[in-house]
Amino acid sequence: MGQLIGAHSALTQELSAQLVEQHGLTMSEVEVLLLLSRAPEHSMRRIDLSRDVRLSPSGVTRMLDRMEATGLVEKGACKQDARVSYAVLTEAGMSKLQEVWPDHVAAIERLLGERFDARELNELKELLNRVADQVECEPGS
Amino acid sequence: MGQLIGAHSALTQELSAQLVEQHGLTMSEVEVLLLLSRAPEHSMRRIDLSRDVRLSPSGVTRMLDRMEATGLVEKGACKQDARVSYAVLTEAGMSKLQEVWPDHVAAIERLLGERFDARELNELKELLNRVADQVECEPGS
DNA sequence: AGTCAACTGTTGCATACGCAAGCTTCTCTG
DNA sequence: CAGAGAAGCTTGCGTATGCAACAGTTGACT
Repeated sequence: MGQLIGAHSALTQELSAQLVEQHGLTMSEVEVLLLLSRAPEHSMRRIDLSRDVRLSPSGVTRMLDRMEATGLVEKGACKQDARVSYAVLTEAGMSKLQEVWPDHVAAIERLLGERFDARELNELKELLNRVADQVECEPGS
Repeated sequence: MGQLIGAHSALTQELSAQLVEQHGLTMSEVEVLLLLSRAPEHSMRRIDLSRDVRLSPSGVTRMLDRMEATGLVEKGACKQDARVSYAVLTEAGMSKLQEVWPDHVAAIERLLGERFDARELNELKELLNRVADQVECEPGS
């Protein structure tokens, strides 16, 4: 049964290393950029980000702190509910995503393409899609 | 493509939470117990553990420190090569593994059984096995 | 209106990990 | 056989993260 653990950590470690080395971003941060790019107004509530990237609320707070410091996102207020604050994608964040995303996809395809053919890839995708319903993976407008 | 990572990480977070809550062990620690239980003399070199559980050498040092503190493993010297030190499974460690492993396997099968039938499970295992092997054997880019 | 539970977000503390540097020991080469 | 370099391991430091506690806000129920 250990192959589950092994496959997960092997993939994420390899992809994360490349991402950090080439672009200075973690996978969670890229995921946030992608989610925001596809969201209306390029903005999401922090609590929703928390669910979608599977981080605790405090983890999201700190990740967005980092991303604000580098100018990738901004904070936005909510007029209807003073509790919530939005994460809003900046122009710089959008540019960064468009710079990073092709490399990231290429890395994934290189890793998986070395051992899987197209049919197996589709099988795998179909199986895993049932585990966690995820957004499609193209940056939004 | 992000669903590959997302699905795995959703599963492993769930499994890890159960493991920590019910038995006070991380998945890496369980993996170490399992590897040692299958190894000759119930012992392995730290460097080999490092590769098998995909942790850095320093990560292994600290994990084994924790496991020694709770009596699950012991340190062993190597007479032929004074550089290497072994991690050796104790009786307590063996007992712990026998206590933990059935629960862990049951949790995995429960989580996956909710979504897959037996045939799909075998497909998935086969595919994931190759992910782990492939990345592990990479010469380094 | 008043109260209280639920929700959103942040902060203090603890933890697990990686990387770079260092130490010791081994091995290989000239 | 001496020195260089590799191998195994540990340590110092930085970082990403979770949990628990907290504060502010909202809404629901009395």
